[in-house]
Amino acid sequence: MSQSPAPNGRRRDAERTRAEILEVAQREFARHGYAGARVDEMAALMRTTKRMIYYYFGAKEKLYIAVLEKAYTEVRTAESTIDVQHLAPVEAIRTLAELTFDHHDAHPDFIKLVSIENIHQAEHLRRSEMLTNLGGPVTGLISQILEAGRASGDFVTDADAVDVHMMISALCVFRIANQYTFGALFGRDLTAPEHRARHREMTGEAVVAYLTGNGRRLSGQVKAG
Amino acid sequence: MSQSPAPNGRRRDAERTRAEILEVAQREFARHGYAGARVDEMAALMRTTKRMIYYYFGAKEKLYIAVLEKAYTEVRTAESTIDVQHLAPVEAIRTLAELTFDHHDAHPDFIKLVSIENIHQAEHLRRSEMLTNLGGPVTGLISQILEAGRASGDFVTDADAVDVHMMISALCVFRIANQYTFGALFGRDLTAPEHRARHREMTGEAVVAYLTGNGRRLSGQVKAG
DNA sequence: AAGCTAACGTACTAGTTCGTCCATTAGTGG
DNA sequence: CCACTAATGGACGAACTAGTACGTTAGCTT
Repeated sequence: MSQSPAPNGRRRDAERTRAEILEVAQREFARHGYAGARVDEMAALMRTTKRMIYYYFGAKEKLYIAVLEKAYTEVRTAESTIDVQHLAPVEAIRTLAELTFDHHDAHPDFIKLVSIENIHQAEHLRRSEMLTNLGGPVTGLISQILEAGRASGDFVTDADAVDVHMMISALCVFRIANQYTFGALFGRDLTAPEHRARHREMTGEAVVAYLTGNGRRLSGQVKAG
Repeated sequence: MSQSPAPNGRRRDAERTRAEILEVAQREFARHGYAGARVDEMAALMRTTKRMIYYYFGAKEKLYIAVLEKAYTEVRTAESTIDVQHLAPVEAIRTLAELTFDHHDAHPDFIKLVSIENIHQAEHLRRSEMLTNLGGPVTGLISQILEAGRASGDFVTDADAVDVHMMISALCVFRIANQYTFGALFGRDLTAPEHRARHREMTGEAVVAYLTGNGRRLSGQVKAG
């Protein structure tokens, strides 16, 4: 009796428990950093106990790596759904930039985990071979767009795919990763809804403007109107 | 006897001790984060003892705030030496971007401290009134450049000074802050000397290209050659 | 329905880490 | 030259925290 041990609402559910641990752990690590995160605090925030964390993950560090792997895998999944092949180069790269913007905007905890992992010089990420091969697809896609753009004459700047990815990431990551210090220093919450659309557009515009070469070559010669 | 207690080379030197504590603490915090940094480890890396850290700074958190204040003050000092008033708008903003690039490139520990402070939601920075007023000068400078650029017709994009500062910071910060995860995922060390000059140019170019408006307005119409 | 195992909980330990107590020395003012 | 204070050092303690030993229960299999 007590609770009905129904086949769908059963109380012993390894999958659910594992998932909840990962979820709570992600928040906790993202909020306090690796060393600052408390295993006991995680346990207090879950519907299970600390014992279960060690039952499923063995150690704080292994839990952290599992959280990292899950977060990165989600990004890869999101990126793999992108279809910009049918677009003209300029619109393709703009769309990619805006999709990256949207994904980062929707997953601030992921950005924070990346920041934390960088504090630790990516020592955990490097050890996980599941993660170290995640860069390929995106740069491959960008390469294709860049080639098409140079062939059509739209792109005149000679940056490579990795450079362009860095630029897109930089613009999309900063407003999330540095929102708090920036907010304190400049009195503007970069993640506030009233800035979102403008910053999204800025991101696409900046990348397109750079690639289509309005920089040194044309400065002072192109006028508006 | 033993050591000559000369007036210049004396062994009891509060200033020197304080300075060394701050220096070592900055490295330790930047490397391990706030919670991950160990006071005992700092002491081991100094020519004095842990007792002195508490004698001068009272607590780990106060030491951390002192480190933050010192690092931010150095940036402000660097920024205040910038003189771009005499340059044309396009060159002024490019120069500002490149100077920011150079400063960040030369002070990676500062970037890491900022990352760490963002993990903690800038709770320490916000409490220090010495720091919260540091944003004014830069945005003031950018405002002037933007006004001049619009007056001359060089700038057609309607971003404000804070937006432009965000963009410059994003491009300059990312390659330092995310160098480790980026390196592991894409096989490129963003801080390697062979990429430095190109990225510096990219940064200036991107900002100028964005402001001079080669984005949506002109895409597909401006061809190279 | 009995037994077996995966899933779970409690209470505890060993080690670490921030911070302090008390003693000592360098340098300076009278 | 003596006393007084700023500066320094070493050893210690109290609290916290990752990880574990041991016991219990749910639910499936046969």
